[in-house]
Amino acid sequence: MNEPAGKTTGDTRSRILDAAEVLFMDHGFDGTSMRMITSRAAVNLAAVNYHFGSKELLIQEVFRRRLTDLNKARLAALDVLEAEAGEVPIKPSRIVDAFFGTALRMAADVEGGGHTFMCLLGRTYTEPNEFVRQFLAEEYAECVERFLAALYRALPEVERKEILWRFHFMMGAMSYAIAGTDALQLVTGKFDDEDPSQLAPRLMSFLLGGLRSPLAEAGPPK
Amino acid sequence: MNEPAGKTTGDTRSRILDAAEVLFMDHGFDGTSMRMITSRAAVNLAAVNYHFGSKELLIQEVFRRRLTDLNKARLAALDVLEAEAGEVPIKPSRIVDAFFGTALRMAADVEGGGHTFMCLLGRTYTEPNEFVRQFLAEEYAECVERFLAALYRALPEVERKEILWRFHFMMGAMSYAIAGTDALQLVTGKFDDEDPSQLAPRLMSFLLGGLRSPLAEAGPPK
DNA sequence: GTATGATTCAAACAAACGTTTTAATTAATC
DNA sequence: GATTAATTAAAACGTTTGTTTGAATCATAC
Repeated sequence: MNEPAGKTTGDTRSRILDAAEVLFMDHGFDGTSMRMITSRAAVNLAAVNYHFGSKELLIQEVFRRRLTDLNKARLAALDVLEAEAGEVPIKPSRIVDAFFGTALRMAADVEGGGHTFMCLLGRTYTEPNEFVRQFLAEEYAECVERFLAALYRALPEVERKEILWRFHFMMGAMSYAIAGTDALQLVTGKFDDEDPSQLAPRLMSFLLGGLRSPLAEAGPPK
Repeated sequence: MNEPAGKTTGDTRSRILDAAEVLFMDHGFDGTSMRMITSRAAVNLAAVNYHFGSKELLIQEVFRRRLTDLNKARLAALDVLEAEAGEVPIKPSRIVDAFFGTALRMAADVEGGGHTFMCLLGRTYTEPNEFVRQFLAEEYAECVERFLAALYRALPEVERKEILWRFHFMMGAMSYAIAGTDALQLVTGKFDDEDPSQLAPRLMSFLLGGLRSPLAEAGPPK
């Protein structure tokens, strides 16, 4: 009557989402037409408007689908850390890993589309589309709030403003490391073995080094 | 007969370039139409095709115009360092400053459009438009080559592969710091005083911390 | 002043865009 | 099996896209 799984019912929706995810990542929102999406998903042109309402709402759903899980995983990791720690402060490196490491593990999932999505997310950070931006801000609000609070507690001697800056820098290094298409052919080509699993430890080390670096102005390195 | 300066002759070209630069930064290449450009520049619609040939060639010229100067300035700074040093190795922090500091100083120039361009450049790194990508790679080739060589010499004990990775990470942190539209409203709003001059010292400190951070695998911190 | 080349202009081009419409088809309910 | 709702299909909608055209305007040189 119906096929075993994942090919018939409600399948149109996910086929569209999967196709859109890849195409948005490759060509951006404006560079991806409805016809590109529906033809890649092998569905009718009208299907997107039927299932999602509009192109903008489709974009929103592409992000929501994965971002909810990602930020849940991040918060769950933070919950574990805080439960384990009790009253003693948490090591900053653990907090950084809960936030950035979780994202990196998602980005390492090539088969399931996690990698594609993280690339898309990374390029969206620098694409100031007002519509997407506001959506991202709302979707991230709670998660960022809690992680910043955790970092504030973990680094009570560092000015909060400085922590904000460094969190910002870490976001950038991670986004670019994942999504940066290596426009300058820096990494690509210079060494061919492109094992995605090599990225995470290297990036984490870099992020922590940056986080721990002595502050620029006024404060001596101590 | 003719106005004092910069308003009449050959002005159409630069008016188009200036308008395109801002619009590309705000809306991306596909999100910016010829009509948006020409109307902002207050020139006729056909002017772009007349002066540049096509939209793609206009994009190319928008980059070429500033990138040539930027990379010249970087190489000049490196020349000075190498001349001063003679045979003794150059401090990595000086090399990093010659590359990233030069870019940051360009980004600090808001009036002259340097800031706009650096934002555009930053968002382009994560926009894998094949056309622009290849152009950027060629435009950057010599500069990246020489700076990497300088870093290799300055850090002879560090594997070259690791230096490549860290250069890549630094590119990301800088791009995002400048171009990142702060999609998560991390920095914006959390502290209102948004003085662009505050960015450079903070970022440089972060970059150097990341660069000096102990390597992830196999190697003990020493 | 007239001729020449460069530039600007308004208008139009075909192609592609997101969306809507109406009919055909499928799935589920009675 | 008939009825109803959900989904898919093909075709068309009006706009907007990048580009081209041919005449009008400008500056310059003879």
